[in-house]
Amino acid sequence: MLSRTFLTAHPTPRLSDDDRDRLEAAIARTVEFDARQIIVRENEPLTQCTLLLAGIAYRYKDTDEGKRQILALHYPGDFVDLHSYPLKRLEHTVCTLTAARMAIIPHEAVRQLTQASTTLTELLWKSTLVDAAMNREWLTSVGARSGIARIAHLFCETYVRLRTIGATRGWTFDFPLTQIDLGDATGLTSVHTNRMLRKLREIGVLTFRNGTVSIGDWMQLCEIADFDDSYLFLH
Amino acid sequence: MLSRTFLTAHPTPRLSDDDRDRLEAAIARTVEFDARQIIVRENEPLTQCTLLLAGIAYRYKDTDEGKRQILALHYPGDFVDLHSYPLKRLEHTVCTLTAARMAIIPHEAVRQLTQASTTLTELLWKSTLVDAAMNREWLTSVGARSGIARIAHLFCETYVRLRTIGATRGWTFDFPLTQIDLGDATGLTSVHTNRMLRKLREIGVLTFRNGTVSIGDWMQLCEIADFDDSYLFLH
DNA sequence: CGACACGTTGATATCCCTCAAGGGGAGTGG
DNA sequence: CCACTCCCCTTGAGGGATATCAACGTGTCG
Repeated sequence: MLSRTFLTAHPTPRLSDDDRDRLEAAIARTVEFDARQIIVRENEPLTQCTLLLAGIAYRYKDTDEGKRQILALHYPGDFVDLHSYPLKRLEHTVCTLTAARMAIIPHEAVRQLTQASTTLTELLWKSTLVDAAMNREWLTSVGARSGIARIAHLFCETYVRLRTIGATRGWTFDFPLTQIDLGDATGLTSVHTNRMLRKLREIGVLTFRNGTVSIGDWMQLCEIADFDDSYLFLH
Repeated sequence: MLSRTFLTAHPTPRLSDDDRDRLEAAIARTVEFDARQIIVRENEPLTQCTLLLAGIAYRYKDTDEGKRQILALHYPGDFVDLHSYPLKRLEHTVCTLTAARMAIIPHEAVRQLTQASTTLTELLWKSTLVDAAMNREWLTSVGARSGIARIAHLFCETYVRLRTIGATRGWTFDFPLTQIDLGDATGLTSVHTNRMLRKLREIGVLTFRNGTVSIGDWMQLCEIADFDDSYLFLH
């Protein structure tokens, strides 16, 4: 059941057994990638989608002035580019952060899924829209929150998403981003990211060291972050 | 043909005559709204979608600290909340900017459209994903571009979108946002927005006065903005 | 005519960036 | 096994972009 983690991360609408089988059957093959490898290039014509089975991936965009904006982070169970099915190309790049295993689903198979089941269509469509809701939450963070709130918010989101798929151990989880990555995701420099991390550590709310996060005070972290998980559409 | 402007803004995939009729028939009724009126409240359960026929609408989110982030602007032909069909609620607010006319399409009718036609499904799905692509471009703007570039970028996007639906007159178009709105969309204060507008005016690139935009030098405006319209998926 | 919202500008403050330097860990090659 | 390199983390100092505060002008609407 390669699609099991996807269904964990997206419990509604609930699929019938037949639909689960259809989804599973749509997977053409699996592929392994090294860390920091490009999966999908900006604007290249696409004919398949990619479901992340293991590892972490991210999507980003570069600007004229050489700045990089990380648009999304992906954990096991996420489609990294299901939106390529209706769009036929992506306007950004998709990349692995760590070594990763991916399931490949041809666009043609997605089309057959949508023809076979309205519920499947809704589930797949919804998963692309939860992704968009995260884009908007990040936009709100970067546009309207302070540096420390942005960093705190990213950790809150990551904790909730990873817990959903069982990738946390108590208040601790692996999060192998560099401080440069964190900065590129939050619109801060790595230097300022470093200072915000120190602040969070000093007040005992969270420590981030060697790719491991340890949350000391979840309530206060949420407060600093202005975090409310309703945009993740888990309930 | 209430759906005509929608099809102009979303030319691909191209619908058959039957599908056009189906889409048109899905419209239950039309509604008029005053300016600055809330259309959809955050997290309220939804059973219908709203297609903007005339006027301008926007979507926004408020933060703890009382800041407002405008997430999207909508012009005639845009669904303002088609994503409510798979999501069942929205994590943000939808509001009119000007007086507006909307077409109402019940979720049940959308479901029937998706059952009736794969092409219609793709088109509707795609339109929600183009919306998401704009969310990501705004995220990139706010996270990685300077104040003047963000303002310039918003004008570039608006010009292209309005031209597509025939709402420009040469290099001029109506854009009845306040400078506070512009700031809320770009993550700037209205004071700083004002100074950026003055700068654009002084170098002869663009003037914005009394809700009317006049572009003086499109090429330079795009350069300042780091603008490339491929994320709008018009071609 | 008064109230109010928006636009404009100046002065000052602050958050965050840039530049710089040094330390530590991991990988590599001699 | 050690030296070397490279990348990342960390911290300090200074600067710049943008925010904040304040005041006044202008247009609109009841």
